Amino acid sequence: MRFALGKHREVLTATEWAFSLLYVHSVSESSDLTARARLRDAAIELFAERGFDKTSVKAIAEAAGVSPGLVIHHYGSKDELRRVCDEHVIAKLLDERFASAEAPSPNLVQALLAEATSAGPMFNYIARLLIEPGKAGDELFARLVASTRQNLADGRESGSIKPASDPDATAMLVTVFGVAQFLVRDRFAQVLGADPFSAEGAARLTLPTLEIFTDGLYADTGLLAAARSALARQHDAASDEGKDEK
Amino acid sequence: MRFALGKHREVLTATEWAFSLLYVHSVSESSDLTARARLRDAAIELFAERGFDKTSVKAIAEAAGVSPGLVIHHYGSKDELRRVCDEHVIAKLLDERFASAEAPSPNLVQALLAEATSAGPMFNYIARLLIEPGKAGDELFARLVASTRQNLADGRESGSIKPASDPDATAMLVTVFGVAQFLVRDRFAQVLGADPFSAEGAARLTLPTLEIFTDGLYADTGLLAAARSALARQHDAASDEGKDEK
DNA sequence: GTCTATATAATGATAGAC
DNA sequence: GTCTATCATTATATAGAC
Repeated sequence: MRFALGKHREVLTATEWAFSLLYVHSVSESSDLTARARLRDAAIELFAERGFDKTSVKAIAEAAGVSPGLVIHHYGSKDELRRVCDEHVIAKLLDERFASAEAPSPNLVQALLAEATSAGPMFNYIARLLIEPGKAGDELFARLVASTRQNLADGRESGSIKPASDPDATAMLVTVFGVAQFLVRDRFAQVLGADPFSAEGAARLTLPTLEIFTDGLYADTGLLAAARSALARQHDAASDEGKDEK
Repeated sequence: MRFALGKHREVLTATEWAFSLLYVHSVSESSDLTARARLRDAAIELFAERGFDKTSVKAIAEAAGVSPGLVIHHYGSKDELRRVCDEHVIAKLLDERFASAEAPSPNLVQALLAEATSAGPMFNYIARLLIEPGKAGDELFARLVASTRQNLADGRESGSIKPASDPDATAMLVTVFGVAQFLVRDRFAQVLGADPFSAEGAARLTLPTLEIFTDGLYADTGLLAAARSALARQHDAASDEGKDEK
């Protein structure tokens, strides 16, 4: 069963966000596809696992059960194959994710988790996309930030999200906090003792995440106050300079 | 002038944390060093910039002004050179960072920023260490989490940090939120319009970061309450099962 | 310590048969 | 569409002269 997050609930905890972000099913079954599609799926899996550089054309061909020459025959070059893979993954991610707008479930985390385990290699592919330089990653990141910005704005309207002095910067921070968890997924798992995207790992992270993003981390409110007044002084100084120039 | 963060102030905002984490100076001046040291510094700079795979031995030799053969003569293999570079960067980072324990300055962020701009390639090297698989990155990440855990514990004792239901998981989340900013530094800069580690970028991020970590993000406290009661139910169920088995 | 010359392996890509 | 055979390039690493 599909499960979609309502717009105003999409950015909740970083864990949930990571899930909703990666709400996408595993790479399509490869048995009865054309060789061209099988090659693409094999490449996605290998790129996600080892990275682009460490994946040879030969390895992709072997995984798809064809000869190395056929890879180039179909895609022209390894770089073009990558482009197609990026495009395919992003399309699958964004289309499936942003197309639906059903009502949020009461047991959000659990429902997402039940589905998330099957997404396997997609997680790592997206992570690589966001880390490595490239146009595809640039666009994906920008879209994720924009989506978060909108979700936060909706949340503020409905009263579930607090106001922010700089909504754009806040949206970017929240986005980065969300994606961060799967950028360092393996090390996260090592320290936590469980994959953050397993049921066990996410169960462990849900409460700490909610604590941070509901109550905050700092008991001392002086830092925030100091930053506010420092910023105000800075603005005053800037407008004074403006006067002098005029 | 050196600037060190007092223990109980080390983990403040993600921006500050990123700075304190990377409180390290740029790679040593290469002019009057031995060829061996020059090669290491050149490798660090190139690995940070392009990554290990995309950096050839030949390029390292050229940057250091020697022949490619000399690289292998000194280090035996490219992999061993990497090991030495990892070790050197981490030693420089941790020794300089954890050795000092001076009092915190009133203008924490500004002072850090003034120094941080010179750290240049180190930032990217650390980021790569944390993202790519490898023993060096494993250890670094574990040490950063341990340091954050301790800092948070100190902060709770002094009343500046709020209590947490699961301090270990909280420490890991805070660590990841901190490092996240320079894992996606370039894309961050692209969307923000300024490098997050420049004075301009950090000034823009300080207030939003403090808002999130002081007041929280969610106006609705129901999510946290729901997670707490869900967890409590789970625990009850688990202890019931335990009874049955006995 | 440093260089040049070279060995060897692997990679991406091409050409042409079927 | 698919394969085999091969090319050209690049990479790491070695060997031996200076």
